[in-house]
Amino acid sequence: MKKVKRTTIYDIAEKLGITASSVSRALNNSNQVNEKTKELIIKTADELNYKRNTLASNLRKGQSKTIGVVIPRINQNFFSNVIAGIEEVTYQKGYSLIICQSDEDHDKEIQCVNTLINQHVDCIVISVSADGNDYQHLQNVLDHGIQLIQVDRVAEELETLKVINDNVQASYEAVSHLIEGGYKRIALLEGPQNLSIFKQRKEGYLKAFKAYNVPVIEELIVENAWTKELGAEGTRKLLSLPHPPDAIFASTSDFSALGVLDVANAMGIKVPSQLGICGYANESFSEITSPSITTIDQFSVYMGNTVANLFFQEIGNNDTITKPKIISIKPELIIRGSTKRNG
Amino acid sequence: MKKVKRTTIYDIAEKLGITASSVSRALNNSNQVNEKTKELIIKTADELNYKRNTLASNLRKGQSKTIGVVIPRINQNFFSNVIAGIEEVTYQKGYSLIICQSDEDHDKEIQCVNTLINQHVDCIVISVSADGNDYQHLQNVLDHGIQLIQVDRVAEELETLKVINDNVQASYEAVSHLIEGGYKRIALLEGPQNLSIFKQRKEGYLKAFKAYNVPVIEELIVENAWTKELGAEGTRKLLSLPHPPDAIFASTSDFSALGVLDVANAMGIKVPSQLGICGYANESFSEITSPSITTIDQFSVYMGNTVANLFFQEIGNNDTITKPKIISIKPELIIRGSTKRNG
DNA sequence: TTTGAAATTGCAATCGATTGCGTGAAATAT
DNA sequence: ATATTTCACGCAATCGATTGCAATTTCAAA
Repeated sequence: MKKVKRTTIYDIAEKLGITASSVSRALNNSNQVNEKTKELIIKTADELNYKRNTLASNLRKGQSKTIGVVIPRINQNFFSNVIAGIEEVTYQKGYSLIICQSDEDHDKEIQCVNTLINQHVDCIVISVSADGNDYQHLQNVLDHGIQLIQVDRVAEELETLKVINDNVQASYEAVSHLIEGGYKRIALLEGPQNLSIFKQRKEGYLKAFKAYNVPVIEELIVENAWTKELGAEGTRKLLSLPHPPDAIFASTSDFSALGVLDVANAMGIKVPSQLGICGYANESFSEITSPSITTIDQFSVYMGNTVANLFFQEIGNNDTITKPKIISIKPELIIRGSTKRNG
Repeated sequence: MKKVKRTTIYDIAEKLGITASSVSRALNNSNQVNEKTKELIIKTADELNYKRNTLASNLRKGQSKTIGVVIPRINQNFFSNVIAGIEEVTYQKGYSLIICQSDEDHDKEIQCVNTLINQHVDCIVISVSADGNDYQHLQNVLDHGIQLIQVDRVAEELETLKVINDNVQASYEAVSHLIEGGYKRIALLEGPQNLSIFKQRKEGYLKAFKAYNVPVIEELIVENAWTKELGAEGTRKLLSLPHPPDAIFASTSDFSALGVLDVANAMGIKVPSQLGICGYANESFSEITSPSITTIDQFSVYMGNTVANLFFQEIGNNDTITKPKIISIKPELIIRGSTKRNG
């Protein structure tokens, strides 16, 4: 299994009594080689089971045709969809993907980024982890001349390409929907506010209140409730208030919303009549709970596509000044059983 | 953004008036360098924001510290869990992962594998796609001296390292459970039989019938029902038989089982009293349907861990003869509402 | 002070592919 | 038949890091 000598262009050259230059040119389909020699070279390459050494090629060319992706968790629906979306596009262009997960750990994120810089990737796509708000490592990416694209969870202060959701609008629509459905006391389960996405979702929540001229009730805003467990915990607290809410917007995720639903079911509170529930992210399970959960679809695969297309568009574009470009994708409110009062 | 000259060991060497050799040695923490020079070198490297060029390093060393993974779909729970499991282990060892998805397309799978060979990865981990049963490309991996580890969906005839589930046993237990629960006419939704995993699951199904001395009813076996839609379709057919089944084992996936459940609900057939349902894979949604679905947990993350550990164990092991090693992980039957007749 | 071993450092080749430049040969034009 | 392109291919440097071997320095023992 060890030390198998792989055939190189030199082996091919030697066999045919020519130079490696010609072999290289032939295999790159250069027109500086005679058609017949080219055919011959390609044929022998095939016979010898030649595989180009991408390392050598990339080293020489100073590019890697590789894109690095850093996301908090690979096995989380939203992120694996984004990756799939990126892959769809990059694969066709002959680019490879190197995937790293930061485990929501800022230090690991820094390490991942450094590894990718070492690998000389052509672009780094990142969705920042929830802890830490020091972005020196991202600045570093730019300093190394590597394209940086932030997706979904972005460090706003950094001027880079970004592909985001219009979180404010989505939240606004979700809460408006609740208000229009007649819910009066709408609680918010919010995520870590150092992540802009969660800040924006809160902003949308507040905006809806203002638009409908409804006063905000501070005690109905629960911090840091972004897992199923924390969502459940927050819900228990909310429902034991003297004036409990009649709807809960789990702005962090459907997992959180699922926690809400569980607690409601356990306490015998009827959804949606006594309690409306709205989640975020359109996880696959949200349509099969009972009742199914109203949520927001982020078009995650499409976001991935967009990221990849943005990259190819930018490298095609030889401007020295790359203007920071932000692509905002409008999410869609998906209304389901958990908020259909008069369904 | 373009053409940023990155600092190399030569830059560091020049600045300090020494050779690149020493710089390289220092940065690799060799003890062939004076402690003080080493410190100085490391300090300057840091100041100049030096990042090793992994391409050059790997080219020289003839290894890449990279593992390639080819799976049918990134955004499918089982696979993204396997990847996460692999990543957990490889990350610690300083290895990177290159991920490709074959989209269940045999040709794309071949291309993916070739790309990875070009990249000089140290190991390829693959779960073969559902179409095609020509495995020349995998043999090719071995011929190039690259470690090959097959996971879950394996080409049995190839003698490589394998990490699999004991599908026969799992199926056997699932069907036994149904039989013991008093179900008499147990249908099987089976997957493409060119994939050994599905063959094995069928085998376990048949084995249980034999063990309990129950005759197999051919008309209750439905081919190719491995998506939610196909599962639903198969179920409609089954339930419209003169003698419909009283239980369905969706051996392909929980998605398929979900299709069964949907149809049952739509037809007003009560689960589990009139119809028992058992799925496969323990997808996250399977515990939140109503009733929750009995299924089989494959310990997917752990399978990923196992794959990675197997790799490191094998490369540590300098035997020229690497014996094909197969690690079979015993899945666990998770009994839930959909089969609890007297619950 | 001399000698020998050990510790440092430098030299130069190497990994495999790419590419600018140059040269002879063939093809075309004059 | 000669001049001028064009074509095909070779030469050699290059990308950046590593490493065997040689050269030099250091230091201690004799």
